[in-house]
Amino acid sequence: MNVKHNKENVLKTGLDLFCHKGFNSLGIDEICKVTGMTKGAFYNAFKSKEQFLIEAIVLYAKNNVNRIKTQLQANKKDTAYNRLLQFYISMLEVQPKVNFMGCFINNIMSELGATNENVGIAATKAFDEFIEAIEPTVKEAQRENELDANINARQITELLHSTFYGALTRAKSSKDHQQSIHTMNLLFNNLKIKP
Amino acid sequence: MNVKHNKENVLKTGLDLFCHKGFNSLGIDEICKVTGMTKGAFYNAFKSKEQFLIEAIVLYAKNNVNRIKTQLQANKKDTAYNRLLQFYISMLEVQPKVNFMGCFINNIMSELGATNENVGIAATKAFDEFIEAIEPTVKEAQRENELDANINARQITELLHSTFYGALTRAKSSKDHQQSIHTMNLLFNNLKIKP
DNA sequence: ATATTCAAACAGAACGGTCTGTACAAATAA
DNA sequence: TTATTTGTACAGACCGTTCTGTTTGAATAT
Repeated sequence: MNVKHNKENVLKTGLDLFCHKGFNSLGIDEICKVTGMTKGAFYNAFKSKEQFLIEAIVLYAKNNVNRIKTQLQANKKDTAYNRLLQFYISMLEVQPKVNFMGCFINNIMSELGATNENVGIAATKAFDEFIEAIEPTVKEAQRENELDANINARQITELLHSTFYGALTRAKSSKDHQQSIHTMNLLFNNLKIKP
Repeated sequence: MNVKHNKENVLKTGLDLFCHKGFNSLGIDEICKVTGMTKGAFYNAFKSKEQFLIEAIVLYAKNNVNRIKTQLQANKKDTAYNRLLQFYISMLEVQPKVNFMGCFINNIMSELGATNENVGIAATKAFDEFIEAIEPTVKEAQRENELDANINARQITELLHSTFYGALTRAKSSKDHQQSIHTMNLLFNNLKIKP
């Protein structure tokens, strides 16, 4: 077996598996089988399955924050408001392609947040990072007079975040992202300052 | 042991346990221990753990729909808009008392929706019932001119629902319901027709 | 009223399978 | 050589489910 098993690669694969199967339904054996690792190598690299999950959460958070920042900073010719809306819509539009798996952090939070403190902490931190990555663009939209500058930017961001995650969960449940896209559009419409 | 083990009572207890521990973290042994049942009695009453969960979901949905209807129809002296807002706020306010467990349906959906079709169907049905229980009061608020009658009532209800569940998940994650209450207030403020 | 029958409810040990984590020897690197 | 990493087998716990035998209580027969 000539495959290099650096932690980053294994984590990437494990993260993908966790995304689709959750924590309890995914065994170490399967992770090893898919990555071509053996148990010895796995437990040499990771203290435990829990620790592996936590590192996967951190990796997911990092990737997601990067994606948020990249996507919100692309198309700068467009307004901040439009970039925000497009960002959320695109996250919903991708759902059919990923089997409506929703948000990994949300899923893990639901499965383990109540019983496993360390996992709960890692997941909460990830959530916070997402919100912080979005807030600057909300402020930008306020400066561009498309979102109400009298409302605290953080509050607006929290509202966008909550509605989006609710809509994402709804899409996951109903296996239909169109309704969720309508919901996000309706919210954005309502928040937009009428000229 | 003189306890009567009718299904309803066992389901009630099991539901409570599922709410706090999720599906995979709760074993049949624990259900039996808490209810004072034995395995024989359990498997005589229920086909499987999965079937037990599904019946618990149905029970939860029934209770919750009743609670929604009762709460939205109380205080009729208040406007429909205010009753809606108060309903959501009260659901968030109770979170500290239930250890920020969030919504049972949402949790189960996140844990099993992707891997277990039957559970997914039951959870989706529950979600739909909640929305249908709320929609009439949204229509009422439109008739009372506090919500925009030009927008489809179902769409507004979906928006309220999504934001609420997102906010609930956020409260669960951050162990802080105040931020979520702000979020719901902000949404309602924005939706209210300015006089 | 009393005895008999019988199906459903129940007890709880046992089973088969799965899981995480460990032991330890072999392989490799220093 | 000595230290580290890897491969594999396995320990030990756990879990959902099944199984066998027992209790129970109502229906039926005497």
